[in-house]
Amino acid sequence: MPLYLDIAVPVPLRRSFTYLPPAGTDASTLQPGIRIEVPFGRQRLVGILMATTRHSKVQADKIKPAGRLIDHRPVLNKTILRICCWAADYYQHPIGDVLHTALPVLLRQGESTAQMQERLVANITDPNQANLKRSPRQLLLLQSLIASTKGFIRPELRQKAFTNQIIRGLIDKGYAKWTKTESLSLPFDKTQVIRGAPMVLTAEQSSALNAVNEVGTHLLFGITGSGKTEIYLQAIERILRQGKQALVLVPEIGLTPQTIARFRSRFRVAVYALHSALTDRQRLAVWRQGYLGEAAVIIGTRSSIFTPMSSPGLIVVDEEHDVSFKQQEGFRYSARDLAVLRGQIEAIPVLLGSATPSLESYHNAVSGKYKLTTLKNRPNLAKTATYKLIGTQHQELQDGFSTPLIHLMKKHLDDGNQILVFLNRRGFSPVILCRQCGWTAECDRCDARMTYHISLAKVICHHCGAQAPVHRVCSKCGSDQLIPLGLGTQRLERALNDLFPGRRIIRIDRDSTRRKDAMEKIVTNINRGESAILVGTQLLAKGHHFPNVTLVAIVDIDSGFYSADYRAIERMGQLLLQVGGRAGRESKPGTVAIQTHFPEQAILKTIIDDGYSVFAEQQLAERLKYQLPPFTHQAIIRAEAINKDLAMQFLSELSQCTSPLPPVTMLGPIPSVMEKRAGRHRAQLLFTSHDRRALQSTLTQCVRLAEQSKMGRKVKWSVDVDPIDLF
DNA sequence: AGCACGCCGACT
DNA sequence: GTCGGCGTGCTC
Repeated sequence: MPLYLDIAVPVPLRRSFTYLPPAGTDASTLQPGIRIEVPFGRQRLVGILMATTRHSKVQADKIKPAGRLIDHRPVLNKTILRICCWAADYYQHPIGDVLHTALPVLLRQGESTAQMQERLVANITDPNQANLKRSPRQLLLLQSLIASTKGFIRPELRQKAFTNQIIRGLIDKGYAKWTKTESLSLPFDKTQVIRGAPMVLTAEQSSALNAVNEVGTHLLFGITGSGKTEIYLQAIERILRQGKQALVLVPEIGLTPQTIARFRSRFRVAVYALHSALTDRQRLAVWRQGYLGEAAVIIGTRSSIFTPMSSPGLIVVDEEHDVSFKQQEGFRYSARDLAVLRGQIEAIPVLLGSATPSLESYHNAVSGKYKLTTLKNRPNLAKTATYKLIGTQHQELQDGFSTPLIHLMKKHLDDGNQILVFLNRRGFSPVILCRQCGWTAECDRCDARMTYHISLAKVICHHCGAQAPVHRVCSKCGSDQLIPLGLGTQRLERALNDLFPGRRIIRIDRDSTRRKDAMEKIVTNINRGESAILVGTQLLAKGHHFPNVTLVAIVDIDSGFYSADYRAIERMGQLLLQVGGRAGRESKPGTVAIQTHFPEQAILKTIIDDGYSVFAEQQLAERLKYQLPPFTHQAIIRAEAINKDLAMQFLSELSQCTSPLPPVTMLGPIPSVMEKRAGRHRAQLLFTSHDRRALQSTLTQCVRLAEQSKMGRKVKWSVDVDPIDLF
């Protein structure tokens, strides 16, 4: 009976392909997860062996023999392969593309997993044969090379102070040469795990640490300042002592040099970070350290969940509520959810940590699916931030600032402290209006107004990036009565300059931190400590801690109440508590001042007075009442097209051909909330169900139709399972 | 996706 | 007469 290979190829097709083993293949080398070169149409691609089978439904004359086997050992181990297959199915995404995402770029391109190392070796065995009387340094190098037998790698040469010139000289004379050898690596040394002493834990922390050791998923729900990171560090330490590895996932914005430094200063063993500044080669190197077990700890963002570990011990997902764990395009996976799955497959603990857990995770913890560990206290009896609501209903605002807030800011500044002013909108003003004719600057490519950026004298569309110059007069009626309406961080910056002349004002948003390392420089500068006003967006609310800030002012919290998205309230609650945690230190407790038109609003009061758990319980009760996630499951099929009605037509066709399996309901198609964006007209079809299985089969049916649809070729469509926003 | 095949408009 | 536009079909 013939043996067939079931191979996934990197094409957007929701199936795998059948090949014959290349001639003369030993069946034992055909391990699932290895890469194989395959002919595919007119191309040659790097495929992944999924399985070997004895039967194939494909017509025998269509089946071609596969090409070269690239790997001896699978690049995708059983665990990662299982996660990928599960995810391809669950997220309705082509398997080839999923497997692609799971590998570093160079491995996708067929590079060897072996890391080659250049070594300088001697070309002759006797230094006396060399004519180097007039080159003493070259002679010394030659002697060292001969003595070393295996030669030296570049860092060793540098360390021994042999310059490139010396090396060149020796090579040119034919006495030495570069050779490429595979660099070998060994598992890290589990007897030498930490540097220095771990912090002494409180009783509460100790019991949390003991709890999270167990296999299973844990929600570590700890208020800001309760020492979650110390729990991670000590949980990791225990794992490392057993010779097992740890994977730490952090939000996109949280992977700062400080985070990495904190881990490196604790552990003596290899800590690797997968951050955006790495080259493809460096990424491959880190991947390889995980694969071979040389890395003890790997820290990275979303995509790091696919990094292999030869001896897995623990996965930590820090700030598990952060939306950056969900990929927002293409293969829309949730790294947090895949982490939970990975923990189950590898039978290791998964630690989801947050001061403001997502309602999904909180619900899973309360319902017993995850184990809940709570940290309610701050060690050192550090004080909690004090929250103050400032009602702005009957107030005259000065560029967004109420008189009580201005007084409060002045007081904190006069005490020599720093203050942080938070507004989640960059630019100067979100609207520019002609008072004469009512014209506003709008984006041609989006259904949105353009934001005025005063420093550039331009309006910029925050949805597609389009820019246009702003002139002194209205481009429609010629009037000079153009006025900026609404607030952005640039406007606050200017207002603060007027309100507090001579004070140092530092704006932190995507515009001011665009340059590489700009954020790091600003943060270091701020934490030197002189009195200053920091004004910024969401960027300020995440990742960084500012010990000298004693007042956080939230200029406008109300936008959270107006949003059409039911998750807006959840995010508002998270933001409110997260910003409170950014400020202050033991000796200088922080104050959070919140301006709102609704100071009597029950939700605000709950968050402030009763804390996140009460808020979360209430929100979950609402979600239950209205049958929203996590009490029901959602999936969206989105479509976009340049042609105005095409996206809607395509989804209509789909919805007409799809028969949702009970209890699945299908809503739409409806045009997206911002119908036009970046020149494309968008629409969506929403599926809701209590039953994941039924949702899954309905989606499979619908996706199959979409793939066969002729219109489907003209529109760009995608599937989003467990969407985190409905737009 | 990437590539070929095929059928219609403006060009050396 | 051809070059090339993108609609359509297929990839084991």
